[in-house]
Parts: sequence; C-alpha cells; structure tokens
Amino acid sequence: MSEVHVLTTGEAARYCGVNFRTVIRWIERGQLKAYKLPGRGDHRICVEDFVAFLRDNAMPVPAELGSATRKVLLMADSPELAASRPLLQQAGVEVDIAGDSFSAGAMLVTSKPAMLVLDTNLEGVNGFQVLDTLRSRSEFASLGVLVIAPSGEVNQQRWLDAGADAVVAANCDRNELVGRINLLLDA
Amino acid sequence: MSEVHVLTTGEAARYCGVNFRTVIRWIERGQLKAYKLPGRGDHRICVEDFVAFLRDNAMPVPAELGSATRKVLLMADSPELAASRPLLQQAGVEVDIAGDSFSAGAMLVTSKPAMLVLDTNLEGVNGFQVLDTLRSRSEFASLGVLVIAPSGEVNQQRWLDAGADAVVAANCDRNELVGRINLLLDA
DNA sequence: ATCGACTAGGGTAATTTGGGGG
DNA sequence: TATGTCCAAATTACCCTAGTCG
Repeated sequence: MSEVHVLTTGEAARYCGVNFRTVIRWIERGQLKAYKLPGRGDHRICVEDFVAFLRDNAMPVPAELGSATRKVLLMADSPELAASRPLLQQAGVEVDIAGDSFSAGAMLVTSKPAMLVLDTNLEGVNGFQVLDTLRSRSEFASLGVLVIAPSGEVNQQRWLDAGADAVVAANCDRNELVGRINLLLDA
Repeated sequence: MSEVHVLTTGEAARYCGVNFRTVIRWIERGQLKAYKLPGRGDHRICVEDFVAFLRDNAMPVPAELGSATRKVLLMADSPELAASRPLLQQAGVEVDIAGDSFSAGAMLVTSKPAMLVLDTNLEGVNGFQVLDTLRSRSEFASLGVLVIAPSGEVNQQRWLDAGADAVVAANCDRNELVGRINLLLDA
C-alpha cells in the first residue's frame, strides 16, 4: 500500500477529496489510466498517470506528488540552455536533458516529464515534426510543450498552432525562460 | 540478489506495486508460474514467466524486463521498406514502423522490440548519432541493430564499428533483408 | 412541475490484500 | 529476506438514493 510509484483507488480518492467509487468510475470511463490486479481486479494507478489526470482536469495537485509534475525534459544541446539547468533546479524543477530527438522520444516515455522544452535550433530536429508526433499520440495529450523559437522568428503563432503551449525566443532572458516554465508547470 | 534471470517474490512485488504476500498468493493460485527452492521453499520466478503474467493481465511491463523476442522496429519511411512488412509478418515477425527518430525513440521504449532496423537513408536522421545514443544506454544493450546503408556505401565496417550488429545495402534483395532479420532475431 | 439521463455517494456481502508476530 | 498463519483493513460488485442539468 505504501509503494511510492503506485496508488490504490482509495489513496487516489483521498488525494482529491472524492469517494473511492468515483475514482473507479473515472477509470471505467477511461478518463484515468489504471491497471487491474489479477485477483479481484483491484486497481493500481501510476502516480504519473494520476497527476496527468489531475492536470487535465485542472484539479489541484497534492504537494507530495508535486515532484512528478515538476519534471521537465529539455531537448537541446546548446551550452546556454544547459546553463539554465541549475536555475531550474533551484526553483524545484527536475531537469532531464536530451541532445537529439531519438533520445528525447525515449526519455519522454521512460522518465515521464510533465513538460517538454523544445529548442527548435537543435541540429537535425524538425520542431514541427516533433509537435506533430506528440499531438497525434494520446499518451502525450497532457504533456506541456514550451518551444524555444529561433531569435529571428517573427511568427510565434505558427508554433502555437502546431501544438505548442507557449513560445519564447532563443535570445530571451534566462530568468524569463525559467519563469515561463514555472508558469506552465503550475497551470 | 541482482541476478538477471530470476526474481524473488519481493522483487516481483515491487515491480508491480503490491505486497509480496500477494505475489505468493498469485503463485499459489497458479496464476503466476514459479518454482520452489529446496529448504524453506522460497519462490523463484523466471523473468519470462513474470513478463508473460504481466502481459496476460494487461499490467505494465517494466522497461528493463520487456523486449518481445520476435518483434522489430522498422525505422524508415520509404515505401519499398514498408513493403517488406507483410513478408516479415509471414515469417512470424511482428513489425512496428517509426517514420522519424523521435517516434522511434518513443516506440523503442513502449513497444520494446528485440531489434531495430535502421534505414540510414531516412530523411533528417543521423544513423551514427542513433547508434551512439543506443549504445550509450544500458537499457538498449541487448537490442539488435540492422543498418540499411545507402546503396553506394562502400565501407560497411563503419556501421559495425559504430555499434550495428549487421549491415545491408539499401538496394539489396527483399528476401535477403528478411533473412538477415531472422538470423539476428534467432541469434 | 415532471421527466430522463447522468453523476456522486451510501450500504452490504464477499473476497482480496496487507500487516504483525512466530 | 522469505515463508505460513491469522486477522484486520481495503476493495470490488451490486443495488439503491439524492442531486444536477436541460
């Protein structure tokens, strides 16, 4: 019962102040992802899935589970961006870094961040393609995406249309970047 | 305790978020195959049996235990390669296709193939970078990799040095391709 | 005001799951 | 650390009631 990674229906229910039957109904309706144990069919819910559900429905996320929401995958290889890592960590954000789209795809699944920061200046990466792939897969529906657009980029709307949740310019202030990330994590 | 092939009840329990007694009950009910050690009768569970159990019950399979033995991920988008899919399926090979390196990375983790077929002619993909990323991560250590090199490519050794297990030319016979894949799957 | 569909929650019995001490 | 046993707690399925919304 006290595993860190998995929740029972009762625990999930207590976390968001509803009756455990309601949690079961969320699962049955397919709104909350869970799996069943072979015995009586008890449900188990991965914390990441639970947090994604809470975020999807704009429900408050309990502080104990917060670390799952405050994890970011930084898809970039520029030294300047890597330099914002300590700043983010100071702000209580866990940061993983992927230097190419291949490892980004893998890490997105293994480490389940709440958010992807996508540097479109990254060599050999087509940002639109990444956004396309992301938005066409339901398992990434709840993933927040912050796009770092080329400094000269005029039309940021294109990125939002492609599925980004926010856009900043590559030459923007480092504190602004951290601020925007925090904002999206709290949203 | 960290043998790769067998699990104790406690380890199995941690993998799927239950108490170890529950695992013992699954074994006693015959739902999970296991054997007993002489002496006190400790249970040991073969990883394949555990994974089969997890699959049977639609429970999540931990990344480090997964990998279906006759499944390949085809990383390509050329119609000719997609055409070899039915041929492979006839040969009893399950085939997933990823058209870009981002989804390839994601699918490598989610669908856990035993093998990656990497078409280095694929637009926007640096084959060496992919191999590099793969070989630097322990979770992909056992993944077989077949590289499809450009037709004009002379030096196939480069790919082997970079971590490929085998190389074929892009213009090679389709049956040869299937043969090589089968060979690697059986290896 | 009533109807119908839907949602949340209560009660109960049966069974699984988990904890403590040997 | 794992087992077997006993017991308490948690969970499920089923049926029911109350509330909401159009």
